[in-house]
Amino acid sequence: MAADGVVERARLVSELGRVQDLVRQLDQQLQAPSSAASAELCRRLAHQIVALTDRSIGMVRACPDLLLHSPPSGAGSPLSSDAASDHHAPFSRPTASPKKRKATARWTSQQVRVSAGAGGGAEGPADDGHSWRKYGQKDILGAKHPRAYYRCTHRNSQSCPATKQVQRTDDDPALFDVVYHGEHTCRPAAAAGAGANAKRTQPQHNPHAHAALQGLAARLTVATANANAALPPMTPESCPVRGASSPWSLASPVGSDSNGWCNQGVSPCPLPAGYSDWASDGDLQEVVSAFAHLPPPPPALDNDFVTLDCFGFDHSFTDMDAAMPGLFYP
DNA sequence: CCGATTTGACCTCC
DNA sequence: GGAGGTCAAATCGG
Repeated sequence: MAADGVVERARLVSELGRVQDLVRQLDQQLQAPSSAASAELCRRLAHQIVALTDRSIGMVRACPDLLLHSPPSGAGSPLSSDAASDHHAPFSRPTASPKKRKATARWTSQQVRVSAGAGGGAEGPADDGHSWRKYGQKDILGAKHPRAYYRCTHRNSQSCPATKQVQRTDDDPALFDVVYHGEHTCRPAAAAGAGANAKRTQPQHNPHAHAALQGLAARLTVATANANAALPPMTPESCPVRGASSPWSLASPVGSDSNGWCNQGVSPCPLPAGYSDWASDGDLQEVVSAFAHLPPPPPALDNDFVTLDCFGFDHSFTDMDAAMPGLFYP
């Protein structure tokens, strides 16, 4: 599936972003008054730059399609099969032309690709922690499957503006492209309480995993529909989580400050260009719920390792901050 | 009975 | 006019 290529491309961009930041660091050091310490730092920076560029080159050599605009061997879904019309969309709308209303929508919208629910997923993607009410369904031109329209159950009672669109992908019926519009203003407690009749379940298969994943999700990045992101959203399908020895090896940073560095979380990482910030909670919970059944992380893994490893960061780099204090904490 | 779903019609935008 | 998005009446189900 193209997800591997998608992930690889995201990693490549991430690598290049780090190279760029290292070069900036190096440039700053070169402009500063020279000293033995700064010379050593410059040498280390140069070494890291070389190592990172080598690895980036290796990634491109291993997968030349990474340099193509569109993902290699398109996913074939309505959101990807037409992606040639929008090379910047990780998975674009099925329309060749930009969508009308939502293109001018004042709401934020975010796209995620989620796997089907644990029950086989014939009816829809995994529960995202919110209760939704279906209000429409529409056959979409060029798509095999209709698009379903949902709004928050508490739209009337709490004037919650959140809506979402769910469409099964063409290539993999177990995958759904979910587009969220607006943010939930309904209170979670009310949502849980009033949801006695609502079709929703709280993803608590593994409380530890879920809690940890909430934190993970807060740092994951997703391509927003209005961000012209060149990178795909990190999703359960596109992430190598299922093939990895540990699902915790794939955090992607977010919560960046204006410099593109994490200002929260356990380990600062440069934010890959093209990613933008998450909205809070509910927008991520499709991804979170998809992960929630996974086992808790090995206790031996420390969080710095986890976050760095998500970018395929060399483990030997974990001592970088000690070697170069200030490098990751400008 | 109440809330959710279905589905055809209508609205809006290009 | 065509396509996506929304409305609302009819229907279903607990």
